[in-house]
Amino acid sequence: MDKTASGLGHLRIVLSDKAYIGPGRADLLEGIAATGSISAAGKAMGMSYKRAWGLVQALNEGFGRPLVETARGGAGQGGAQLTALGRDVLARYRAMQTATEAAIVADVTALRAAISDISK
Amino acid sequence: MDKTASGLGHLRIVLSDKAYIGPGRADLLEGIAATGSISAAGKAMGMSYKRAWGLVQALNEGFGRPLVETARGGAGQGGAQLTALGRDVLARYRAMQTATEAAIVADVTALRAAISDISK
DNA sequence: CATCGATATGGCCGATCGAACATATCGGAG
DNA sequence: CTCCGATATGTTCGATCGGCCATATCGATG
Repeated sequence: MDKTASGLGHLRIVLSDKAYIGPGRADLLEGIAATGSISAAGKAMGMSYKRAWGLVQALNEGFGRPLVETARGGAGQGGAQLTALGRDVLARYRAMQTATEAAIVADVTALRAAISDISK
Repeated sequence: MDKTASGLGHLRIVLSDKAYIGPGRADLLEGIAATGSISAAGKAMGMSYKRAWGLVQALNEGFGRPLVETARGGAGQGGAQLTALGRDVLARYRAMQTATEAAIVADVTALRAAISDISK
């Protein structure tokens, strides 16, 4: 139920000086894809709409091309959805996250064992 | 010349609620091992001694056992060095970093290509 | 043209963070 | 018993961050 902190590491992928994606941003993108709304996705993650909106801005501006498309008013009273690029970034991030955890699980387990003696 | 930001992602390994290690802490540990001093290592990384010292504290307290041993006064006028655990944590972190980069390089390259069209 | 829900922004505030400055302390050497 | 270099801490200041509250705007629909 807690995708980002499944126990191992936090992975932040840096594409350029300004473009990067980490656990929080990935979860937000996923939430937007699932709910079709920035505010709903933010609320589901326990963050204010303003913060969620700010993250979306940072994502769109950082990547130079929108990962999230927004709409105001209209039939559905506005909303937000991922662009093709947004879906691609999210999917690749999840894939990298999975690959990373597989690559580090042995060392993490060993380190946890090494420090567990004392906290027994 | 820039180990942490070789281009790919930032990896933070979470061992427990309080114990974790990321690129900055790893570099600091490496610097301490190389210089034998918290202040020298911090200065080399462009951070104040107080910040470096605070990171060492967080590391030692977070892991429940010291990763860095310090000494004041004496012949060498004090200094600091890694404990066996500290060396182990650093070595494993570097190994995980290498494994992670190998695991994500293909996706990172693909993503960079996907967003480079616009920033041309 | 009034309505409604979500986007879009601004302002205020308390918390946190790191830089900078200031000491205090240790402990072997001279 | 002074000196020196590095550890050990406290204080203050400015910047940033996120939360909270308020407000403005959009635009199809009824």
